[in-house]
Amino acid sequence: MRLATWNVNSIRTRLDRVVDWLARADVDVLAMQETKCADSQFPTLPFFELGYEVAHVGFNQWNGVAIASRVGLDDVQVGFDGQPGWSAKPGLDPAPEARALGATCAGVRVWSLYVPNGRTLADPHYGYKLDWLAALRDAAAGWLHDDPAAQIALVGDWNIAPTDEDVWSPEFFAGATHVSEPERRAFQAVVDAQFTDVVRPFTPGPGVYTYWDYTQLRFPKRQGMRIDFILASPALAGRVSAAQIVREERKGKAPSDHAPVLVDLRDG
DNA sequence: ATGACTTTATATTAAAGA
Repeated sequence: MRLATWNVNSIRTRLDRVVDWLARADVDVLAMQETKCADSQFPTLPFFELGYEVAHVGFNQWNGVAIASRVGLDDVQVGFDGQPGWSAKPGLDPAPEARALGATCAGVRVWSLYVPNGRTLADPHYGYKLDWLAALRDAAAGWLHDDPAAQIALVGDWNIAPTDEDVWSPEFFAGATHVSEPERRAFQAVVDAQFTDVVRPFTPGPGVYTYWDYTQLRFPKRQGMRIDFILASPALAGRVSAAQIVREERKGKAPSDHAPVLVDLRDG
């Protein structure tokens, strides 16, 4: 089975590219982030015509996560228990955001995740990001506690570069989000809860990234960040036979600023 | 070994992205 994750940066703008790649890449399950649309706007039919079921959650033009699967799509859950909400203005009650979607695909519990950006270290969004990650860790630890043999994949755009090797220039990002110690600790806490980065062993650095800013010729200059991850529970990690970051998909006309990341799983 | 930001919406600027 081939499982992939991709921040598509608008599914409506990227539909042709995403569908073309799905058809070519033999992907069984694709988790998408930043679909940037409401549920009613999601283009389900092209996926259906290729043999994929789709689950999506999107409330407006921001965020939005989806899972497309041709090997079953069961027990769809919008958001994880304890997922914090966001108040756009001080004093407003926090509202849920479309940043997490779970579904079971051929026995694998897949979570499509779009971790909050954080904006700047001084922004309330940064505290929201850390809270969100802590709540995700707690929820995921609970799933494994309930069933240590569970096959769980936490996949998506984590908006964190776990080490200095995961950014093209640590100096450039000094004082910015994505590289701060609290963010890195929050990511490590998920890893410590037994969710392993199963892509890195197959895509060693340095200079290996999943995201390149649209500005400043970052992609041709190979100046990127590694912020998209597939983390696997022990039972799932044992099935991984290969992994790729599909850099080709960042090339050409109207690409997303992220590349797809995928793993191949042995029968289990 | 690639291409000089991109997306969305109460739109002609603002907000968000990272």
